[in-house]
Amino acid sequence: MQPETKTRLLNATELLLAQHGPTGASLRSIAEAAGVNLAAVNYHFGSKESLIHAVFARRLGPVNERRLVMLDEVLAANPENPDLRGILRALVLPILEIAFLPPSESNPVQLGSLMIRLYTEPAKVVERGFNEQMACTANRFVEAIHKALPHLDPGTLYWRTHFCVGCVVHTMHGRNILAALSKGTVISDNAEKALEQMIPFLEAGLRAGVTHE
Amino acid sequence: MQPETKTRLLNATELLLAQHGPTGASLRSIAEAAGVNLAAVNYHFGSKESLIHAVFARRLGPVNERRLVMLDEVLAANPENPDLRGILRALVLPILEIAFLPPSESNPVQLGSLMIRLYTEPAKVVERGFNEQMACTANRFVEAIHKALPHLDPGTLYWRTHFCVGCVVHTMHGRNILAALSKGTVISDNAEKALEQMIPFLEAGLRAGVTHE
DNA sequence: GATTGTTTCATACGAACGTTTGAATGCAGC
DNA sequence: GCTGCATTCAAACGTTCGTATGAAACAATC
Repeated sequence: MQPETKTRLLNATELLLAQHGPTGASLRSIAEAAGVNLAAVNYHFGSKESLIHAVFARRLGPVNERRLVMLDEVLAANPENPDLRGILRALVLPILEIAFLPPSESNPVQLGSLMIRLYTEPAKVVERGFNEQMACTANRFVEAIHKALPHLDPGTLYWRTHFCVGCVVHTMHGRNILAALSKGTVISDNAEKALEQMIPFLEAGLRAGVTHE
Repeated sequence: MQPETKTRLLNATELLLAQHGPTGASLRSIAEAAGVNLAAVNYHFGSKESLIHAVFARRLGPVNERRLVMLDEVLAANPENPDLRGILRALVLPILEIAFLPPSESNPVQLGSLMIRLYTEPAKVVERGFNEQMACTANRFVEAIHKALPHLDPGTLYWRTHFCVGCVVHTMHGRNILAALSKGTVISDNAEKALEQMIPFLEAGLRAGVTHE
């Protein structure tokens, strides 16, 4: 008996999920990559769907916890007029850090490619797992941004928050789109570098004058 | 003989590709949705892979053509100092217009959900099809933005262009993330409305002071 | 109206899928 | 060393997958 069987399965699932998506990653390929028997999947997780949900819970849970801790710190420092850059940092840093974590034994895949992959997956399997993890976190950040930019009407507030999320999600893309765009001169493999570029962009976008009528 | 068989197959493929991804959408479900015989797929397209490539070519080709026409107009008006908003409009409008085109007979699916879906698909089938369609267009826009913002160092230029693309892609997302975020108060189903919100955000982000060292 | 070429159809192929089963294995406590 | 429980294993289940086949249906030419 090795208590690591579940862990090995989760690791392998992450990898193959990121590479082939939920329908393309077969339980056989996952079991083989994990070095465990095929039946172990259903023994430990019950079904393929539950296995995928477990992958979510393991990764997204800690990220959102950390986001909210950082957000609370920013809000506590100045409850009436919170620092916008701090809010954005809380939103972006935790996810980018795990997205750009170098692959390793316990972290076998560029998590960014998994996240973005599953973020856009229409299968209900994935959508449900994702929403469970994200719902309340998103609302907290919209609230906080609204406190920092109280003059924004709600519609514009939601749109711009939405754009911010888009930047983050897109930056986590597994295939290195930025490298392709820049013909290899810019590599997005570092959370701090990405953050340094992203925060001013997002802040300026959020603060843009409301020019449309 | 009905010349529409290929068209019906392409339409159905779009729909099911958007809903279930390239591995999840089976040829049987596609053929059934199209109301044609299963063997018609291999008769008209040769293979599932070729069918998917045909979907790309049909949709992405016209969008990128239109983008470049609009970009050329902006550049022609002021070659030395092109209008940044015009450039952004050329990048965003053509894709948002087809992304938010209401579903119809000839346009059976919210194309946005297909685009975003395939944009993040790691399968080589899709990656190749996508890159073929996008490569040169992307470079033209980076060049143009650089002309409008010549003070930006190339690294920052690429990063910020990358963020712009992220906003666009994310806004095309099929599942209505914005509606969920705003608890139904904001719906992103209209290209003009989205554009009106997006352009000021992107422009401000691109123009943000370069504060990182 | 027979011929030719194109397109549809029902059907079948082997492979791979998610899941299940029941026997083998390892390891506690006694 | 035997018992009881947790885990692993090889094998098989029925289903669905992408693809291939050969006959039927159709259209157009002469």
